[in-house]
Amino acid sequence: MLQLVRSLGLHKPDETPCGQPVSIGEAHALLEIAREPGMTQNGLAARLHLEKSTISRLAGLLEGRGWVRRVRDDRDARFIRLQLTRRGVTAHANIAASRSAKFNRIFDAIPADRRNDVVQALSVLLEVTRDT
Amino acid sequence: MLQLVRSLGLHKPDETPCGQPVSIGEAHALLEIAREPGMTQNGLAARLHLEKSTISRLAGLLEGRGWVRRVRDDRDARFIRLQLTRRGVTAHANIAASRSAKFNRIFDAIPADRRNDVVQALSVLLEVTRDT
DNA sequence: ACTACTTAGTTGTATCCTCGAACCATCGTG
DNA sequence: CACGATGGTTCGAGGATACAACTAAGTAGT
Repeated sequence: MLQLVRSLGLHKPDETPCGQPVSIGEAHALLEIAREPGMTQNGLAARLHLEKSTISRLAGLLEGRGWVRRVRDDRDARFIRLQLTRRGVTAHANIAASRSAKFNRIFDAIPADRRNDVVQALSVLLEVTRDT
Repeated sequence: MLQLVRSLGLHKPDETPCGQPVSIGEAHALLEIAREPGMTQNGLAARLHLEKSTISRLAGLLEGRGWVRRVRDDRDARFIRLQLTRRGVTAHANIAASRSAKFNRIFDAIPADRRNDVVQALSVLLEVTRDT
């Protein structure tokens, strides 16, 4: 399992060789914001298992790239809601595409009769680890 | 898959809550040296997908902890062979134990009738990604 | 209302890990 | 013996993260 992680190259913050070089944290953030628009920074921190200070900086960075909009909540001005901008949406799409390209290469290397098993197993594993 | 990585908490360099706090790089290095004693630093760099400079420091760090011995090769004095010391072996054992404890918790959470599938799938996945 | 507690986010400081480039030592070859 | 290749080390820089101190905004108890 350790070896798997290493083989996948989760070391350097370049990770996805897409249009723009994106750190792993940014990619995950984009993914989560896309999945749940209007998410607060704290919520994102919880999802990513990161400190709120880290998220604050990360959000600022994404805002700086023009990928994310930070808007104060009307009801409760403490909250900052995160949304993808138009450019953010396309950026996320690009990243997702290059990611699936990468995984497709791996997937293709798996014997055809095992592919289903692997996918099933991973989703089981994900389910289990999600709430640990 | 991304989510899986995140769920496993591969973020902060504490990782394995064993006796001594060990960075993820150190843990992997220990694992590889244990697997193949007498490995050179360059060899380790290749295994871990890290720069030789990084390995140099890492090796120095492990040597500083008294876990690794660095010996010049007799035949070719350019090589430095890496070996675990006695303490290094026990340290590696501790880390491995805490790691499997962690994975056992995950494993236990997997429905019993799926466990075998998951293990099989992971080994297939590892095989495939190893040489990518 | 007033005060105290909680919550969301920001900023500052420190640490850790990594890379790239410049450098040294050693080996092999013509 | 000079030259290029190979293994390691050192130096400087950058990125990501945590923790702690701080501000701002809401909430609850009195």
